[in-house]
Amino acid sequence: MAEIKSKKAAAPQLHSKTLKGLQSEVQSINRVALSVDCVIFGFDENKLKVLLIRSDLKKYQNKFSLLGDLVKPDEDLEESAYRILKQRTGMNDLYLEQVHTFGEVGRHPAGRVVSVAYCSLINVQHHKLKNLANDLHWHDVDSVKELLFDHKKILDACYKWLQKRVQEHPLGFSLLPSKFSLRELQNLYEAILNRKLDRRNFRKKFFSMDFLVDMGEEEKNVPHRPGRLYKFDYEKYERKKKTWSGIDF
Amino acid sequence: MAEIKSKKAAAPQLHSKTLKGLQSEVQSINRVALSVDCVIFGFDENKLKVLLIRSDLKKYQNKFSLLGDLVKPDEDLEESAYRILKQRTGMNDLYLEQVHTFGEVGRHPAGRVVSVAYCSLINVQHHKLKNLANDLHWHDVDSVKELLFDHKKILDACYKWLQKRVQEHPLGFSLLPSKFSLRELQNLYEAILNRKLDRRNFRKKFFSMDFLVDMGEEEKNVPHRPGRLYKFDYEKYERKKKTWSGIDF
DNA sequence: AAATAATGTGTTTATTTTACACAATAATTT
DNA sequence: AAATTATTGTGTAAAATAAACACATTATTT
Repeated sequence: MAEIKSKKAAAPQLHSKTLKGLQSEVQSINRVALSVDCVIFGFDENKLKVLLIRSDLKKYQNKFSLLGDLVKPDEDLEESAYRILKQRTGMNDLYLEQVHTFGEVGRHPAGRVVSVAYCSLINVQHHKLKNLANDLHWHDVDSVKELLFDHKKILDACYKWLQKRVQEHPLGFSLLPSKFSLRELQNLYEAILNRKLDRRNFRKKFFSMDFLVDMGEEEKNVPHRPGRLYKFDYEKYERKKKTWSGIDF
Repeated sequence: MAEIKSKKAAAPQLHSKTLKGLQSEVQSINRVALSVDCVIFGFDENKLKVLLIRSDLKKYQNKFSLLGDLVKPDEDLEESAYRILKQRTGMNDLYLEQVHTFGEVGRHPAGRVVSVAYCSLINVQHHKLKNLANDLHWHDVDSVKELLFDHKKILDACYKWLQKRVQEHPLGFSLLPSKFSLRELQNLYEAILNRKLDRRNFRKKFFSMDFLVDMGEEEKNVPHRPGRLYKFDYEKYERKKKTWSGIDF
């Protein structure tokens, strides 16, 4: 219960600015460069991959780097991320989500650059890379040791984010061909989570989720009994996801 | 398997910039104002509260707003958030975590302002508010209808984040006095999650976690049988949190 | 002294998770 | 064509976890 002060006591001063005043603050001083860095994951040869280029800065050409760019003044953050993805993959319907913003003062040698990290998942088979400039290539996530500036930190954050996220939402499917066998699906989860899963329990779990559709087809060109192919029913998932509470291995 | 191209085929052009070039890009064009907005949650009278002020912009003085400010050019993002917290609460050891960055082009009328949202949890009892200017007050989270600009969206995002986070990490304790009864703890969880929990199962769960220390004291001035007081053992939690996998109601 | 309002405590049941083995099948080798 | 190989497909039992649920106890207030 706040005691009522005597009339003499000064009311808390009301700080007040004009919009014009703020406009000049916003437009002159106190501005920073803002970039978006994309951590683009892929899955190939049963390994989780990340898409890297050599730094496009001469001085750092021996370092690998995430794909990123400065955000344009009239561009939403997500738009910026999609622009970067489109440039290199030609696709603009990719899975994309913001993960974290990195803004340490000294993180970039060109001055104050704050970077918003986005995570994207793409299907390595379906989407051949465009514009291979600057040595654009897939790298095994596990074998990435050092990156430009704080990009390793950004990658680590996104990798951890993915490991958690993939157990709460069915986003792994973005990394697979639209038709896949359960073995492929399990390999994917094992690669992301970095541990072995029990095959029978894995299958049971996914079937009980009831979002997999049997395509009535089988794998081809495998040197053993072929597995059935399934697709993920995104529509059914969208309808039911309200009552959905994760996969949880 | 990529086919090896004939020698005549142009190698992908290597885009290359100098650091100086980038420096001028970073320093002239392509800059945006960056702000930090803090969603500060409290817990009082068995309700989850959020700390709001009236907008300090004359034009919007009838709207409530989150606490925020522009990030200074030589200031880390977190530093900026702590500065804002310190200004209004006098404390600088508060729980603080980054949640999301909001950067839509049209979100701020003074121009392009990208805002990094931080979530903070404070104990309403221990930390009396400083500097009540601009009608600084606690508001029931549930009753907040409209806020300045996109601040309602930011609040909603942080509230959802908190609901999830509190089931994975023991951060609710930051909202309580250092000594609390299990009833208070349960009220807190019920307020955050917005549903009733079973009292016996709740107690069982927290005791089996084994991070609560019995203070050997009891509640005072309650019109009924007093409950025992506990504190949360942060040290023990820090030691054991590697093997910890959430609370999960 | 009686009424009130909340504390403190355990067990049973249902659900979920884990561990685990063998027959069937297509391709490849002999 | 028979044998070998590698992987698919399937079910059950045990263990762990979560959910449901009731009553005696204790300060305080009336």
